This record gives sequence, C-alpha cells and structure tokens, in this order.
Amino acid sequence: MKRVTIKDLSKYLALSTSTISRAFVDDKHIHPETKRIVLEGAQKLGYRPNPMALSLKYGKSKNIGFVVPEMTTPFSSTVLRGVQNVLYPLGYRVIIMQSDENPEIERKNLLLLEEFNVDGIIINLCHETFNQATYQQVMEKGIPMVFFDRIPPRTLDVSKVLVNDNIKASLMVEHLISIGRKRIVHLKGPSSIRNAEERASGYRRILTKHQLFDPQLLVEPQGMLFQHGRDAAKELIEKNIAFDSIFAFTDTLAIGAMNYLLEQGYRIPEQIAIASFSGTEMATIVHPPLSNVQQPLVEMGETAATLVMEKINNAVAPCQSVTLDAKLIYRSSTLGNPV
Amino acid sequence: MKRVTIKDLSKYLALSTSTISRAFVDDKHIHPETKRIVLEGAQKLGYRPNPMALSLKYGKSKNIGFVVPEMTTPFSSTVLRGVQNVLYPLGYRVIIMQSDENPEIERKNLLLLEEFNVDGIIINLCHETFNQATYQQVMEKGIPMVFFDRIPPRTLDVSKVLVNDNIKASLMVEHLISIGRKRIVHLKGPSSIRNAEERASGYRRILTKHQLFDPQLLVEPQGMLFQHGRDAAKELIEKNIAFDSIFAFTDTLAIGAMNYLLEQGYRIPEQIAIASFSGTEMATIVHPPLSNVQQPLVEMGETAATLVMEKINNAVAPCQSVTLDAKLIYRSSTLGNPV
DNA sequence: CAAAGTTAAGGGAACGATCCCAAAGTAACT
DNA sequence: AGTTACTTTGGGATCGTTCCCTTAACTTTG
Repeated sequence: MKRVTIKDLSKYLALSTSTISRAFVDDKHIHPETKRIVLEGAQKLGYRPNPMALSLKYGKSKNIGFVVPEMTTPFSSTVLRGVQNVLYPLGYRVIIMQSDENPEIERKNLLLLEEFNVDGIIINLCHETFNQATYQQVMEKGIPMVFFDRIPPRTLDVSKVLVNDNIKASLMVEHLISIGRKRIVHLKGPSSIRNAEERASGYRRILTKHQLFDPQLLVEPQGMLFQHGRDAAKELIEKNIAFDSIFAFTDTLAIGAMNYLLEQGYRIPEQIAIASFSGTEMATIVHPPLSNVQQPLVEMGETAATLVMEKINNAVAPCQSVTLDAKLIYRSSTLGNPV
Repeated sequence: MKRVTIKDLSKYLALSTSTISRAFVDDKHIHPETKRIVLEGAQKLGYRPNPMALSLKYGKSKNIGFVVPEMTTPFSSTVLRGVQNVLYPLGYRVIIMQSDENPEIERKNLLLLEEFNVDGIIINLCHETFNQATYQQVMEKGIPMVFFDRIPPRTLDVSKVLVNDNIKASLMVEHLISIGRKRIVHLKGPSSIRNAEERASGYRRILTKHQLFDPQLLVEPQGMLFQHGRDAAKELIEKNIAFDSIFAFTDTLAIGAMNYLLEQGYRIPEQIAIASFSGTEMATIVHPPLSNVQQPLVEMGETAATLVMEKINNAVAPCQSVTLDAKLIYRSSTLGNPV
C-alpha cells in the first residue's frame, strides 16, 4: 500500500540514496556490481520511481495538452492516435480539451491547461481570428504550442502542421469536372478559418478556369455541423438553384447535405455527385461512401507531437511549418459503381 | 518567464511563507487585512500555486485515466464529455487510453496509467474475461477503478455504471414485432462481453415468447467493426436466410450491415428494418437514420466520474453499482416516414 | 494584576528524486 | 614515497507547498 521510496531502498541495502539513484539514471559513476544489487533490491521491494518528485524538481509536468474543436467526429480522435503514438512511449501524458467550436471555451481551455502545468500544447483551432492574444500569452509563459489543421494567421510565428489544402481541393474539383459535372456547389467553411478560404480558393480557381464559376453555387453554411450541411442543401433546392454536384469543406457538411438529398429522393451520384475534404472514417460508413481528400491524420498527430517535443527539449528551437501530402480517394459518391 | 513562488511573495511582502500559504488555503489563523495584502501582492507578482508541489506532498497526481476500446466512434467521446464535465472543475486532468478492442493493449494501458500515477481509473473494457487479475492488482495498489458500459464479471466487487440492457433490448425487439416483423436477425456482440449476452438474452426471450425464435437468425459477427456488420449481412444474404429486420448489438454493426444491404439494393426499412443499441450520433448521420436504444452517455460519464471521486476522497467507500435508464428512439430505419 | 486564553505570525520539516560537491579508496607514474 | 588521476560512494541542497510547532502580543477574567 505505502509507496516504496528510494529511502526505503537505501535503508534496506545500506547504501546512500545517491547511489540508488545512480543505478536508475545510468550514471557511469557506479560499480556494475552495485548497480546489479540495487536493481535486484528494487525489484524485490517493488520500488518504482515517483514521477511527481521529478516534476517538482525540474518544473516539468510531462503533460501535453491537446485542444480540439470536438471529439465526436473521428477527425480529432485519429490525430490523437498519432499524438499518443509518439508521446506515450516518452512518458508524456496527453490531456484532451474540447472547445465545441467556441472561441470562448477554447480560451478557457488554454488557461486551464496552463493551470494544469502542461509542458506543451497541440491545438486545432476552432476559429483562427479570435484568440491570438491568448496564444501569444501562453507561449510567452514558456509553453510551446504546435498548431495543426487550422492554424493562426501568419502574423504569429509558430510551429504548424498542415496539408496542401488549395492544391488538393483543386484536384478534387477537377475530378468532379472530369466526370462531367458543370454545376458544382461548394459548401464553404467559415471565413474565420484559413483552410476554408484555401479550399474555397482552389475551388474557385478551377471553376473560373473552366468558365463554370457561378457565385450562387458558393454557399457558406451557418456552421460546421451535420445540420448546417443539411440546411444548406435544403436552401439550394428550395431556391431552385440547379446543381449536379457538391464539394464540401468537411465530411460532416457533405454528409449532412447528402442525407437531405437522399431523403428528397435524389440519386447519389447519378443526379448529384458529392465529394468532401477531411479523410475521416465517416466517409466510408455512409451510403454511398464519399469521395474525399484524405488527410494523413495519424501522421499529422505524430508530426505535431514531434514538433512539440523539439520545442520542449530546446526552448529556442526555431518554429517549423510542415506540410503533409493529402490523397484523393474516389468512392461511389462520385463514381457510378461501388468500390 | 521564471515562475513566481510563494517564497518570492514572502520576500516581497516581508511575511513568512506560512502566512502566505494561509491566505490561500482559507486558514482562520490569519488576519483579514493580512490576507488582503497577500492576495493583492499575489495578483501583482502573478503568483499561481504550483500543483506539482502538492502532488509530491500529498501523493496525489490529480490525474484520472480514461480507458476505452476506441475513440473513433462517438460513443466514448460522448461519455468523455460527461467525465470532463465533472472532473475539470475539480482540477483533475483526464488521460485517455485506447485499447483497440485488444486485451493485451488494455493491460499495457493500465500499467502505463499506474506508471503515470493516476489517482483513479474510469474504464470501458474491451473484453471482460481477460484482464481480471490486472484490475484486481491495480485496485490493490490503491487506485480506484470505475467500470462503465462493459463491466467485469460479478466475482469482482467494483463500482460500475450501466444501463438496463436486457429490458431495453427486449422493448426494441417488441417494437420490431409491433411493426409486423417476424424474421428478426440479431447481430450479437462477442460472448466475452456481458452486455452482448444481456441484449441477446432480451432478444431471445421476446422472440421465444412470440414463437418467432430461429437460431439461424442469431448471428455473431467476427468482431465489432463496420466491416464485421457488413460481412454478417452478406453471409445471411448469401446463405439465403430470409429476414425482414435486424437488431444489432451496436450502431457500428447495424450501420455496417445496412450499408451492405443498401448496396445490394434492399430498401430500408420497407424490406428490412434496422434497429440497434448504443445511442451515438452515428445513428442520425446515416440514411435512413437508425432507430436505437439511446443510452444517456454524458450522464454515464458524469456518474462514473462522481463514483471515482467518491472512492478517491474516501478509500474505504463501498462499491456502488448505478443503473441508468436508456431510452428507445424510433427513427426512419424502422418506420415508414423520415422523422 | 497575574494567570490563562486567544489570535496572528514565523520557523522548519516533510514529500521523493537528482545532482553537485566532497571524501575515501585504489591505481599509476615520477 | 609522493603526487596525480580516477573510481566509487556519501552528504545535503534543491524544487514549492503545507502544516505542525513555537513564539509573541494582546485580551479576558477572577
């Protein structure tokens, strides 16, 4: 019950605490035989080092904060997997905070993490334009931050992990054109999110290039939930705006829209093809499965974790920006036949 | 940059550290005026107590482990929400571990959490029959555990949060019968999970009662993923076993099966009605949306967190078993018209 | 007015580990 | 034999807080 400490071991083996400690930290100033004895004794008494003592001594909690807009879609949880892959073996713990797409909650989460004494923060913003002062403030307190997916404006010099949004969005739109679609709707994300602008800009560029652009087709839903995708589709139909395909900012918006259309009896993809940008498992559990731009989510998490560790191990390490490559996956929602 | 400690404050105000401390812990042995001065000084210097010092002193890390089979479906993340609701305001951190439905990983996760010095563990087992010795061992080290959803066999006296699986499964099957279905398939969960048996038993009881039971209709998929639900549906079709409805152990299995049937051109619910047991958001994002037994997930998390806190605050508190009430939600997958 | 009680504040040990510094022992070389 | 160098071990400060134990000043009471 009672914790076995280095002192108990010291008494038991008639050795100083210094010597015991040396056996565990691979210090060279210890006789191999002594080390063996110590390790054996530790085994016997069931000694396990107390991480809290080190936390206090070195001012490191070995906690990393992971802040995301939500955890109900598989996006964040897949990235989390990558983060854990890297951090758990290093003895770091990961603490998750959900911001509910609400900048105010996001801000509170950051302050709470600071309170919790995390050594670093990996974050996917809810809206990029709101909490810049807070990010700055947190970093000034010596807590390194790494941003992924949604990153703050360039004015902030920070480490970040992103994908080539603009290009891949373009390619997906090209794909829709290649299967003969001419009235391509874009369900855009909020303007306060850079990726939303990037993807929309890719969309716009390609449509303009093919002389297919029509401002009526560029719609911005009220939010990022299924319901918002649904409402957007409904509005298009009710306004009698003709369209033969949809390219959505995220799987969530795409699925919301698709469900409305299916309910209304539209055939997907024959009448309306649907594609999105995300790469979550959700794209494969709906029927028909969604074509989308699949981001390397696990790798994003691993990269973000690696970047934050670099910052932790070297406070003056320069900020890095890593761009990962997203893949286009074609599924039934834009093709005639099931995969 | 440098942390402001109680000592800095002590020097700055020419007061002993004891007095400073007293101002923060609401000790009565301090003059109100002195207290005011201290709090003011703390504000000015930006003093914030260091939780790590307390962790060391009291041997409490203020970390709680949250172990789940997976985080990609919204089940666990919704429960997590409830857990966080309770624990974050109390200054407790939540550390998440994913077991991937693999008892070996689950075991490693538990040992890792022990290493991480958590004060308590909230867990949803992957399979109930494998790691009992480990659970016992962890609890003997003084780390309280609370189980939810999938709980260990009765031989282990532990705190747990569950729902009335058997009854609600029965009611859902009754519902299928009430809409005229006679050939009701059950996609059962693995026998190593008690809930699976409970729900299957409810199913069996009702079918038997109505003299509709046919062992051919009780199938156990190879696993718990979408793919497994899909494969199970495929096998039924290929074996030419007639059925007009499915009641699945989880949303995941139900959706997997439904997608296969939709691909094959079956009409849901006209030809085959589908219902499940879970209560995740997934049931509402597929088309048609699924009827299911909706568990109060957030409340489950809150209850589990409350139970674990009771155990932490009082090591000899008796184990409690809380049964929450699940609700039946009828959606288009068992009714003719969309909701 | 002295003894006892009350109130406010200070001193210092404790939590568990690491690591700097010192000390003792041994080996090697002039 | 004496100096130097190296190896191995021990002592004790340190991290930031709380809390037990004193101490000092002031108040009450017979």
